[in-house]
Amino acid sequence: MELSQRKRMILQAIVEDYIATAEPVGSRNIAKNHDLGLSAATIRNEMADLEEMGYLEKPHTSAGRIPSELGYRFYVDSLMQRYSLTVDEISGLQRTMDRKYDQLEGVISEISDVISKVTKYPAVVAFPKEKKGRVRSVRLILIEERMALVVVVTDAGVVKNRRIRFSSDIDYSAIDAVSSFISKNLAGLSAADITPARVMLMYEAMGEYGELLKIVVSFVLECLKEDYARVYIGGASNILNNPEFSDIDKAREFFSFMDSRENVGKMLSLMGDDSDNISIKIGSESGVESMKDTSIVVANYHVGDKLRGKIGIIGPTRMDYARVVSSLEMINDRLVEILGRMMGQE
Amino acid sequence: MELSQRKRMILQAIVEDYIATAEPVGSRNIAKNHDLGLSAATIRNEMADLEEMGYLEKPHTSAGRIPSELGYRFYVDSLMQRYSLTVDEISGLQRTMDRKYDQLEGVISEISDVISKVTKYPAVVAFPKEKKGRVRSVRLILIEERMALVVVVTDAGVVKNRRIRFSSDIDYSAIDAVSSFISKNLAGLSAADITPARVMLMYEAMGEYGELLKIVVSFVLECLKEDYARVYIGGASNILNNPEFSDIDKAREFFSFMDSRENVGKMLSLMGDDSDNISIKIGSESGVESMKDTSIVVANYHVGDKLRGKIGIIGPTRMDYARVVSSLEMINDRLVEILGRMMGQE
DNA sequence: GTTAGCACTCACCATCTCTGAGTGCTAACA
DNA sequence: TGTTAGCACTCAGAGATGGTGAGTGCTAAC
Repeated sequence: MELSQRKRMILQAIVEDYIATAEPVGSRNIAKNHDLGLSAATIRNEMADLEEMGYLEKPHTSAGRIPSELGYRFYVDSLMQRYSLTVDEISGLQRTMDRKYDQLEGVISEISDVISKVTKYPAVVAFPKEKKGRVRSVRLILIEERMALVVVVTDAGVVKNRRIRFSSDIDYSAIDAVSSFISKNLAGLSAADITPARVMLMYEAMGEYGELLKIVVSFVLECLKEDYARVYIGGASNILNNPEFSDIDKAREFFSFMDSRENVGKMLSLMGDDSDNISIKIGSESGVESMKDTSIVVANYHVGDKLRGKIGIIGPTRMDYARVVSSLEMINDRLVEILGRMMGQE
Repeated sequence: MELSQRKRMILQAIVEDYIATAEPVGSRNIAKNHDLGLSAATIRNEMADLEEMGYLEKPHTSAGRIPSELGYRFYVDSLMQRYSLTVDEISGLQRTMDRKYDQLEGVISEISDVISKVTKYPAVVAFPKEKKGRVRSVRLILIEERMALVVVVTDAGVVKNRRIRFSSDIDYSAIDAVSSFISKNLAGLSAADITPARVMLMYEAMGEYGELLKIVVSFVLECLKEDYARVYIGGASNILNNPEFSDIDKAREFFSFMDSRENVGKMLSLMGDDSDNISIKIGSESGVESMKDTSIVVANYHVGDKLRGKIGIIGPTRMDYARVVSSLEMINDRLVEILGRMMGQE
């Protein structure tokens, strides 16, 4: 059933008042504060309808109404006004983000602090995940006898390294030869391309350094396979500024969840990552039991086809969606810019 | 003034009861639960003395006594019994830590989860800091045109990498030459050794790749200088299991502090890092205003002279010190073992 | 269809009292 | 002289009580 224009206005007023005050909203207050040209009694009738239709609920008989999940959903989809950040907010943001980053890791981990500072909600950032990684380059660096460092650079620009040990003696020039042999043979390949047959061929060509090859290849495969997105969390304590978390049990539930980066990562991966749009999960929509009282707002960032990741915030369902969405969009744009520059795409 | 044997026993009983129950301890209870062969009245007299001496305090007239910071300090220094972990605890710990770690980063970040799981308190781990780093090896890896990866391996086994861009064209073999030239010239040097004069000499020898050299050298210097210890935090939500943090303001203070890794790092660096011993800061001893209601227990780990770092926990002043100390010792030993193996010192 | 009026509900707050754990002091005991 | 029993006193915390006010739903009039 369609909502009448009047019902929409009232619903919007209720959601916005509730977001602002965290207090159940009564008909009188709406009549007074928003001049809709309606009396409290009329609004009361409409509110009763809205409640029946599932958009509102009552904490108890003699309190005002609060939006239900459905109410928020409708608000977010159809009523929410675009919020424009103030000049101060924008310039503050620019200033914060306008520093020299030089490591991918650095940007990503600091961006979570930026987000939480701007939105006043806990922020989560997923480290970029490579779509379908291919090897760009593999290097071996001897660091002491029988111990080397393998550095793998992938398509997506992700760099990984690991220390390996092996049993055969090898000198500097030999390891360079091995290194470029491996690199040449693996360059451009995806995990699927590195078949046992191909490895076998390489193995035979390697002669005495076959053992070394095996270790390196298994590490490379691991790098390509890696799907686990690292997650950074910033400003988690911000959640405590919201009265819905002054109940210590609620707070504990939240922080326990956030303690596990794995949990958070899983939750993030449940959010759509298809589009340029911002996705919002309200309350139980996230499908995560212990987050049923929180909402999650996530933006996807990507640099060309290479990097892909998410930034977002977690807050109470009673969240300032309009403001959060605008802020996230803004930060996301800026982030993509920075990453793009870092990836050398000017 | 020396404490009589009897006062010591009573103080110990009070501290331990208070740690166990979080309730102020009354004379009657001590008389009943610990058979010291004394009546409640006698204990009362002694308690009055202990209070006068500063070891105990009263939340209010008709409550029992709780230990003051001085009381905890005396307990920790002189009364605390060694706690032996149970067989279950030990085997659980062994099992948790007995997995294949392969990146330094991985061990360090997971160890914080282990610590918090074992102790039930929030855990902090400082990523190893190099004492006085020297360059072991510098490598340049071309990843696309005019873009390379610099990998620096130091003495301490720390590996860092950064993407750099430069304006001159260079091919694979040339960059290898540049790479080994730089590496040879910097190997074994500390930050102090890399003087402008020396860099100038290298610069002249480099010819057209001088610009590249400058970028690389400045990154190397940064790697050597880096003093900032990364910090990992695990199980922060555990703090909420302690009744002293059911006050939301206390909780917020704690989490705000923990939100900033920098804060935590600074606090850790205030703890002594001289010895093999575990150091304990009780309440305001930490010198950090917002942590005045918490205690910090830290163990130093090191692998030879190379790696140096800290693991520890943060909890309420009413903390099970005995248990925490033993657990940390145990975990620390195990960690050193793992790191030692990883660093190839078998 | 809208609104004024009114009875009713109920969380919240302040106030009060009661209870019990704990203290300090005194006097008796070993 | 140190220890203990006894007792009056204190005070936080838990309930009980009642008043207040914001809010509702319903009815009747506009």
